[in-house]
Amino acid sequence: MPELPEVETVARGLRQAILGRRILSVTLGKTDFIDDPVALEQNLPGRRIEAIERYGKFMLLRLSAPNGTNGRFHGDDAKQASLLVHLGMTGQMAPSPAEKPREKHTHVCLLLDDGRELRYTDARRFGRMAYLTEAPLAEELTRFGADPLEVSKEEFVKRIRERRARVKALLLDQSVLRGVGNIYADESLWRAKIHPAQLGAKLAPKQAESLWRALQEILRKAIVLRGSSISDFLDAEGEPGEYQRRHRAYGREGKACQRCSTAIRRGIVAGRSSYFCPQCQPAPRGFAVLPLPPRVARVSAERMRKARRTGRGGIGMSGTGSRAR
DNA sequence: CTCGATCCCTGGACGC
DNA sequence: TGCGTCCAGGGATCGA
Repeated sequence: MPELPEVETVARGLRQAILGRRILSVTLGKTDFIDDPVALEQNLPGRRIEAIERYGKFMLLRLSAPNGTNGRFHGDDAKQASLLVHLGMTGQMAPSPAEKPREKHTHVCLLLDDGRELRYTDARRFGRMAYLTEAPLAEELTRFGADPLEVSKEEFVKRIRERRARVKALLLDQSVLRGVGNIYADESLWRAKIHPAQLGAKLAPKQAESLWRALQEILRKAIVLRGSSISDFLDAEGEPGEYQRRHRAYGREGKACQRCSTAIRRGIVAGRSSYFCPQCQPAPRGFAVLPLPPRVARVSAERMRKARRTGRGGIGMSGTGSRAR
């Protein structure tokens, strides 16, 4: 599930692998995730990949003006342009020898001038791809908020505290911050000891500052570790990331909080599964915790027994009871 | 302004 | 073993 650190990892890999290559031709499979497939087919060939940037969860392949085909391009299509790529949930982008058989769900192949293909695969097709000239691209990018790695503490605190929405919804809102998704939202909230359902406006300034710091530290560390691979994220070299080993909240329902040993719980916030420590991250009144699924509950109870026997686990049993009811 | 619901899509997990 | 059902989730959109 590519969020900022995963997209940054892919962008860096692609920069190493395909910068400066010229696109010779385009082959498309399913196209329902492409803004204008015909524009893509007609306008990519003949352009050189001059830069690769990350913008939130998007990658931006900056392309030269087309060469070679005199008079075939008109207006803005004769100038520099960009390929906008969003990996959605399951998107992968990587170069491959052109003769290598294409993997299932490969929907875009860009033949490069060194005999390789830049391939985009995406089983669920929640991604997005668009050929955009300068003006439409600029227009597109205005919809997004601050980069979480660049936003100042003051700006971040202001953006969070001026809103009455739940803090997790704000972290996920790409017009507030660009690039944060479910994993890094939960991880930074755990680190800052803030419950995801807390309202932005109800955070004390110190809490918002703490969240800003946690978010930056976590994103930077995750980039160093090349992102989180939960089910199927692979970088531009086809390698998984390592950050999933550092997760403290996300996906850890029923497992011990690494600060206080209380079982991590799950609830729905902003329509998304949200993981938190009920002890370290006090919930606002009326928040419904989901009951532990039977299987998780069994394993969790066993872990608590073992912790007590071995004298570890501290206040381990608190938080295993359900408040949902 | 903020919320939840619904849709998109497929593979994997789970229950029987 | 196999089959059906549910869930995962980023984003758009719509109605309350």
